[in-house]
Amino acid sequence: MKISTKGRYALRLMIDLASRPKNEKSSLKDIATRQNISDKYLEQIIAMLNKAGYVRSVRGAQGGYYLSKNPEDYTVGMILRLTEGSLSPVSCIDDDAQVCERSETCVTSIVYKKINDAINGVVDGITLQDLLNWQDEKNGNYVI
Amino acid sequence: MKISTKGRYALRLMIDLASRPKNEKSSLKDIATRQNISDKYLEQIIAMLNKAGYVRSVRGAQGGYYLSKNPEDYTVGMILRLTEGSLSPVSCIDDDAQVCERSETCVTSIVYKKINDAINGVVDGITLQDLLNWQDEKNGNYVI
DNA sequence: GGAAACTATACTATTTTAGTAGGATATATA
DNA sequence: TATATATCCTACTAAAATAGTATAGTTTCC
Repeated sequence: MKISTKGRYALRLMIDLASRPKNEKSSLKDIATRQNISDKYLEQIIAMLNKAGYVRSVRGAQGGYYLSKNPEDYTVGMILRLTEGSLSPVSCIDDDAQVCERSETCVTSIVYKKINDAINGVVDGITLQDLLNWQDEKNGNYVI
Repeated sequence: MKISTKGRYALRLMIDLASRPKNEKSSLKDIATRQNISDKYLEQIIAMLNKAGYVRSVRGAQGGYYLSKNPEDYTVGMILRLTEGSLSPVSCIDDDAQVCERSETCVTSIVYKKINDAINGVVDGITLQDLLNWQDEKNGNYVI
């Protein structure tokens, strides 16, 4: 029942980029250094975010990555779901799940659906901008 | 971010026992047959429930297991937490977690705490009796 | 031209998951 | 008291997931 490093690093990566001035490029190496994460591993993670269009990349020297949209346009749910896959506690309640032969009588699925809704309710209600605001609060820069 | 078979089977096992007449013993073999789960694997799972005092066991011929308390005294959270361990999405927010060096500035932990609270809110609010009621509803035996 | 940076694919060690296997111990019943 | 039927206990294992490494290639700025 754990979120893997893939999702957790992706979230930190996106917060890192969101903390930068708009459209400023960050090289992967710099992000990896700031976040203290292996750059070769981050490479795989940012590739997913890039393919999904969440970040833009510029190749070559002085290249790097930047957010394609504003921080308020990304929810935590978008980022975790992209990198982790479905956040549902069991695969049988996913939309693309094959029909389970126990579905007629199964009541545990009701529990799992409630858990799923609760998780999605949280992660879809938090944007990168919220995280930036919390970061400011932690640093003592209180926002109104 | 998935609940493993251990927790899922434990839940089905407890529902199975709760569906039986009070204090009636069920042999592991019978439970395994009814639930269509490997009995040798269920053995390991029910051993945890037994050690925790959630079920009582009677050894020898005609022995078996039964619930030590009433269905309304077991929450889904108790059962899942016992068999799965902590349901938190990251280990760093657990009570027994060692202090993380990023905790000063980390804002993702706020997200994870909210997810954790949401999950616990669901699983601690559902008892085995609720599941029995839902089962009756599914079977067309509507309860008032 | 060369260095910096992204892209792509393959490989690997470790851990977790989902069981199996085999025997020891206890007890109801014949 | 013999025996069948249970629980109890420990060890083992195949497969998958996790968390990265490694290597080679492509693009572009200077």
